[in-house]
Amino acid sequence: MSGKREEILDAALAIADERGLAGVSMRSVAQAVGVTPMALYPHVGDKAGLLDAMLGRMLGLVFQSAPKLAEVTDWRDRVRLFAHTARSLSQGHPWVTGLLFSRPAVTPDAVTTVDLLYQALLDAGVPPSEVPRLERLVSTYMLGWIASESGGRFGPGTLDPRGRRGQLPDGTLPGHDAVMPWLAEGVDWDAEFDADLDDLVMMVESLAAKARA
Amino acid sequence: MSGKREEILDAALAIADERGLAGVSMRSVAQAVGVTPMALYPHVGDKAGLLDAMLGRMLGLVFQSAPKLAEVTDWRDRVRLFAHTARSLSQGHPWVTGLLFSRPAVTPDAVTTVDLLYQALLDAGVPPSEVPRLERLVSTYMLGWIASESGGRFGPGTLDPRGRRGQLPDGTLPGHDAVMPWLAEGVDWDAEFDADLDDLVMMVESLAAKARA
DNA sequence: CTGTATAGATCTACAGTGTAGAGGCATGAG
DNA sequence: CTCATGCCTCTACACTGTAGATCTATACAG
Repeated sequence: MSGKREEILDAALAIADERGLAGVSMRSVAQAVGVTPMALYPHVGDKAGLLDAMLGRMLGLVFQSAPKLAEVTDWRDRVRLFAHTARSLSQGHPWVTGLLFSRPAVTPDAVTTVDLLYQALLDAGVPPSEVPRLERLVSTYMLGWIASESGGRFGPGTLDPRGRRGQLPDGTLPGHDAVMPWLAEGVDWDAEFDADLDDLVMMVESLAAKARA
Repeated sequence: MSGKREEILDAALAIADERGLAGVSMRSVAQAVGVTPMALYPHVGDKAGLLDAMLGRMLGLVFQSAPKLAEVTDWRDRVRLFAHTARSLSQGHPWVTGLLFSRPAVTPDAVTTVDLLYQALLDAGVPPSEVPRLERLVSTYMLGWIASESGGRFGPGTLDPRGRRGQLPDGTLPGHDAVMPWLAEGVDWDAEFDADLDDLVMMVESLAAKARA
């Protein structure tokens, strides 16, 4: 009955994947479906509605990995697997970045993924009163990372020390001077993401330990 | 000489503040300056260039608090003050959110603020090889928070437990069930931000301690 | 089979967008 | 006076989202 809606979303996702979010217009989507632009409105409501639905679809994809996630017994590995799933999904569909922070995630799928993190934190021994806040902390970091990575904040400009420092007189950036050798090295982003996750896991463990005492 | 450029940016920021990012068009900015749209191009290059310049201005404002920041001796308080400065700035100009993740921050001002965090982490005793990564971790969290807060991800829809759970059968959200009392309470976002910062500070301290051993 | 209701698609039109390209105009130099 | 230079304006184009009216094909009642 609403197969048409799915068809529209399929087309929109395909366009976003190959031409970016900017390529998603009512006209382009309509043409891909083989219909006039105005025919989309009864199905998705609005351009904003279309974008919301696209985001919902992506969150649904994360959610589909939930059964696999639930099987992982160690909460640390569960968090890590969840993070990697989300990251690799956003790498395949970089445009989600532009939608992630704009609307609260209220679809049933999104709630389910939040619940997975709740459970992981509870398994870790975090007191329930702290779980919602920590879930937001962890997921905010993950979203921030994902957005930075596919959005370009981690782009070359941020890294090249020569480019950054050339515009300022010497000695004004003592911090940069001190870490210069490691700035020049180049970054293994996969390793960095893992290291960050390890640190966050450690942080959660500390909080759980503190709560036990 | 490039006073015109500043005038244009002033106008663009004013429009963004009162009408949002969507209200910033070449035409609207030009009209505010009292000039035709095409006259902006020599000064800002592009619409993208205009937006970049606007983001640069905002980062410059954070930077202007650097002298004050440098005076704070305890690195923990320095990080906290920095975070609060950035947060309150974004609360006054919510539109920066839409720009934060899109382009690497390469303006001299941005580099200077990064350097402040480098120094704080070095003062904390973090090994220099880990400093760039940790700076990215901390600033990614901060950016994520800021973007979530002014972008609407922390909006009402995400919180109301009734709304979230009504769409799913009972028992499928064990995590939510466990933390329900605290979900229903409502969130003090100021306190949550502070608590998050405390946790991150603690994490940095742990890493520094581990490095010393 | 006919008449009609209904839901969906279509067509047209409007106000808005970024910006290419050509022309105008006032200033300062030779 | 002539010319060049730099900034500005004007026009035009292809595009955007979508309001409003119209058309059409299907389903059902008589």
